Amino acid sequence: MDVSHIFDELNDAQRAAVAAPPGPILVLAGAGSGKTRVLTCRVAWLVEAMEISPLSILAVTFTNKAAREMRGRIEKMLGFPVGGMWMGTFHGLAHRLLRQHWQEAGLSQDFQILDSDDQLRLIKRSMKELALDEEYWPPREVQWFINAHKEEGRRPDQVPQGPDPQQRTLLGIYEKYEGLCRRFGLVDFAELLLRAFELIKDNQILRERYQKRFQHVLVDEFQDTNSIQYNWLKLLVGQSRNLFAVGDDDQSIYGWRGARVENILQFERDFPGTQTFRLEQNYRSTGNILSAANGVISRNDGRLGKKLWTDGAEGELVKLYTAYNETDEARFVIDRIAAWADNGGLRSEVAVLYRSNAQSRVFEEILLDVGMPYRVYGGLRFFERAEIKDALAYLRLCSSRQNDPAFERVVNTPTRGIGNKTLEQIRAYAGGKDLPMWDAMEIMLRGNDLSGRARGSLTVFHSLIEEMTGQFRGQDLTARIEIMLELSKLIEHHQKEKGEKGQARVENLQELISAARNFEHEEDDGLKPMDAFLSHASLEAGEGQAEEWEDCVQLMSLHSAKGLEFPLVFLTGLEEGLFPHQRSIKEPGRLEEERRLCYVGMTRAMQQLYLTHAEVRRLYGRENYTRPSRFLAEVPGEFLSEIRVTRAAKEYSYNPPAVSPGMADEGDGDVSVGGQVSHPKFGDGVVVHIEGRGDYARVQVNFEAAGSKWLVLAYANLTTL
DNA sequence: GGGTTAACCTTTTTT
DNA sequence: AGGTTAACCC
Repeated sequence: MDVSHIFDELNDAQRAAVAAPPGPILVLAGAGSGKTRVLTCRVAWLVEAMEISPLSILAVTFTNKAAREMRGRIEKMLGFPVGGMWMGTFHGLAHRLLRQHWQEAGLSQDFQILDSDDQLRLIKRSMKELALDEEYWPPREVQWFINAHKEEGRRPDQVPQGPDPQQRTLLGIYEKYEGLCRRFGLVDFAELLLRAFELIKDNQILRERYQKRFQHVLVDEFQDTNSIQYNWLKLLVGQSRNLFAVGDDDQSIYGWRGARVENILQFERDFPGTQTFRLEQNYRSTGNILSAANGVISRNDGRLGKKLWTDGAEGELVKLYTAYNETDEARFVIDRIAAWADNGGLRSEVAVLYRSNAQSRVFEEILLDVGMPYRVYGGLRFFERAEIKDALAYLRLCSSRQNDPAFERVVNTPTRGIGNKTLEQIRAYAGGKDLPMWDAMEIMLRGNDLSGRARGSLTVFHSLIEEMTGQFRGQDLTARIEIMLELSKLIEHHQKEKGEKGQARVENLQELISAARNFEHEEDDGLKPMDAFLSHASLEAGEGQAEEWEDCVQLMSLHSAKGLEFPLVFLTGLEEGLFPHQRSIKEPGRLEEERRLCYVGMTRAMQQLYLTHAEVRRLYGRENYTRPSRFLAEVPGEFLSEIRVTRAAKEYSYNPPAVSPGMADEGDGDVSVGGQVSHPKFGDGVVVHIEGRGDYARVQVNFEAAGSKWLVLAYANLTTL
């Protein structure tokens, strides 16, 4: 078969990787070096040139979105659908495996997936049953402890026991939590991976079966795999050793959640004879952007050593803007985007990147103000919204009565007079008898321990769920959701709420119906459509916003920007404590990860890159003086050009009008927001707010030494600088 | 049992 | 600041 079309748009290094003879292959692919293209072409090459059946291929990606895109590209390249090819995220694939082999995996057939929110609740409950104080044992840290061990493949009895009594308590919670998961038929995210791993490890028949089936395994974003994921891959690959891993150690930014860059180094040790390819030619960014990014990343130690180059144009210098505060920063950025659009650019070609999602707010406010369309990525996703989770919990409970988290979620939502006291009774009974709360409730309804009122309310709830389940019979997924919304009165409940929030919730619930209508599950995993939908809702949290068709500016965190590219990029908030983040500054390892994050951000830019920082930033309601990020100093000066905006221009366009002339006691200028002033006692500072006019005007000044003060202008004796 | 106020706590993210 | 959760009162 003629496979030349696969190679048409590849360079020599890419071509070598794509057509490498099967075996262990490691592709170190720098930012913008055509990583996805190599992966896609490799699959096409396997199918066309090697005549490998798509059924024998397993491909793992980092997100569901990436999986969908890659499948689309491969099908376009091949010209036929490859439905039989296993392709997805580690969690998605593990889930599929566990559904097909629930018995061998020791799970109940109707097991449901526990998201991190529900996981936290269940951990709290475990702690309650162990009578542990949440003050002393913060549930979030316990959650972290449990997940970290699971991600390293350790069950409670496999955690190395030290003499540390704290550790012993944590292990006790881990054990208790596992027991509850088992009792309720629940599997958390880390458990999906761990179970799937153990299934393949311990079950020789299945292991050999899948090793035989998956002749070729491909992994994207290999630098972001954790220990259990890598071990699972190694098991699946078996003796064939046909593992094709693509990654970039410089773009490892998920160490904080268990990802191990070391897997890249380990790869060559685990698979002697690995063919390693380096993709260092960058097709994305201009020379200056690339040099600037290289300058920053070169400060990291222990890199595999890779130097990106381009034969494209030098392009413009990277631009640096020092804003007065975060509002000024946003104004500046949006001004430039407007200019870009005025010159014929698309707004969707522009990305505003930040370290943490909270930073999007200021940008949003001003974008709204000037009426520029935008889209924010990240934040609360569709299936994570409270009202959606409530609705799904009804479905879950109908599908599996033993699901306690679902029970707790809906038993009194909307309120029907079942309070904490009654619930405590049920919990205590359930805990004692090792029963799900549903069963406990049924027994208690037959007994005499409940108050009349509680009994009445619980009976209502009980028949509601039974009625719902009954009406579900013979109905399709969409109809079931309509029945559930009708009987539960969830929509009515939110309609009664005041404000726009209630309206938004109602709309979201209605949106759930269309989500169900659009949901197609084609997998032959033997799942009923509703259970498939519930799993889908857990595994794929859904986009935060509906697809936007308008030409929008893209706002997102640096983490979500990975894998994307934009002609114009603004990397904002480059300040010590914000980026690098406060909590990463002390540890060298974490700091290096922040630097990689910076590198990822910079290398998203194709034509122009702006770096911005603010001198004053409001954080947690406090005004803070900032210091420029160390990463700014790490950009080699020759690739940087500083943008200076005159103070007059800044005030004209961005700041509220200055206090009327003559109000400042001394000095040659007016006191205005953003202006530098000096006070005889407090020293130098910057005016942050002005309230009122004339004699009664009050100003807030951030003094470099004395902090923030409110002063009455007439008495303050300020000198403008 | 339900609604209202006071303390609290802030990464990054997918699954 | 803002949002959530926990204590508190009706």
